[in-house]
Amino acid sequence: MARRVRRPEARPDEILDAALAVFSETGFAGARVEDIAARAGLSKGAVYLYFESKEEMLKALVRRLADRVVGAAETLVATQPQADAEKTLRMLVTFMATQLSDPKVSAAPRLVLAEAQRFPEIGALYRDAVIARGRQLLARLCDLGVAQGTFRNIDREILLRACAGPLIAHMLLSTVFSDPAKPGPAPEIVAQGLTDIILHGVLVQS
Amino acid sequence: MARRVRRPEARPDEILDAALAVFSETGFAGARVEDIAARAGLSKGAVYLYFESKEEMLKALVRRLADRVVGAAETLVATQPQADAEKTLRMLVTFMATQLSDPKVSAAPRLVLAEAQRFPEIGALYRDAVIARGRQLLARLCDLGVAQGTFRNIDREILLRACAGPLIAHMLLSTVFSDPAKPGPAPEIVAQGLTDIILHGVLVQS
DNA sequence: ATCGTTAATGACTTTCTAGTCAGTAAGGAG
DNA sequence: CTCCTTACTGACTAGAAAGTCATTAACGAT
Repeated sequence: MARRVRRPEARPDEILDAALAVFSETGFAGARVEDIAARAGLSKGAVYLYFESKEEMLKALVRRLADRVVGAAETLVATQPQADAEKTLRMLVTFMATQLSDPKVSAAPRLVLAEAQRFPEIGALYRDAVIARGRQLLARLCDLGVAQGTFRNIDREILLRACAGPLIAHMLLSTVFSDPAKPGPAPEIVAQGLTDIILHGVLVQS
Repeated sequence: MARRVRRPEARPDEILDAALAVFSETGFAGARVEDIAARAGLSKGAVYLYFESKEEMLKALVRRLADRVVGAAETLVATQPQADAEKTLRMLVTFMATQLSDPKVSAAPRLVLAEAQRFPEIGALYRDAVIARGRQLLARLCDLGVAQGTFRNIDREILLRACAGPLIAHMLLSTVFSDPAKPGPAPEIVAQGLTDIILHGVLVQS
């Protein structure tokens, strides 16, 4: 029998780490609680000391992950010393593209995408904790750019789609739809190219 | 006992229609074969006369759905009489935004997004049958624009992300992440705004 | 009408896993 | 050392659902 260690404080985080790993490999429904427990170095029973149910684990996990990336993006924007909207937008897109190229980071949003349909609560949680904040971040940035006279005054809902969409597409193309034969372009190249299009558009003369 | 009707030719399609409905409500794992059968007006056993297994149904479904939208987009581009790249791109984005605003149409890509992680075969199928074709469609359109002198010569991988991404974002925001309190902007408005940004960018003076 | 073939049924078996709980080891207090 | 509390175990239960198959109804041909 395996040695049993007592350290209850660290358990919930350890379990959620394991859960993220297993969930993103097999999906929520395909994940076995016993596998999560094993990966966290525990027995199945112990998991139920910390979480009511498997579904409760999923919610706790998404809650924990929700603000990681958006929080980082917010501080990135907040700590921009000179408030140059164009430069800040460029930096923001680059940061997000780089982050989302890391499978460990993108595991969270991918999990949410996969399960939000089946668990509306997850979708609502993500909408309020992540999307709403991203929307506001962009809105403020847009206001700044307009005030500086460098940005056109664009509808915020459209801007959100135009900025976040390519990042999502990149994430999907470099994970679930990736062709193992030929790897996609490097994150820096993508970030560079995307900001270029978002800022200047596809047409010449701009 | 219910009346039994014999019409084997129509069955596979009817079953797949039912499967799409049930899968997009509850996800693949949550769907019960018996529910799919019931919705198709059959018993569970009959389903297994037409499909080897539940997973085989999913693959057949994705295979059937794969080219619907992309095929339509291809003919749309092909039947553009005057080969004006800008106008064609505008029309293409508008068409896709409108299509993907319809939950019945977007059910297919949403299902693929949700299940591609767990079933790599699904991801590969979609990559080859849908994404590759979209990539080529855009590449040709881009070449045309460059030849006409209206488009800048942009990396195709970047262009794919810049065009498809906002559409995916729109689809997600108007389905899984939609706020029932306030509906998002109408598809025509979104299409109009997105083409505007893709063509001219966010900056002024373009 | 009868018979053979095929479409379809639904009860059954099998498998799998979420969640439970009686019991066990570790550590601390006295 | 002894007892008590607490973290943990793992065998067990209960339920659900995939896939099977012996049986039955419908149809077409003779």
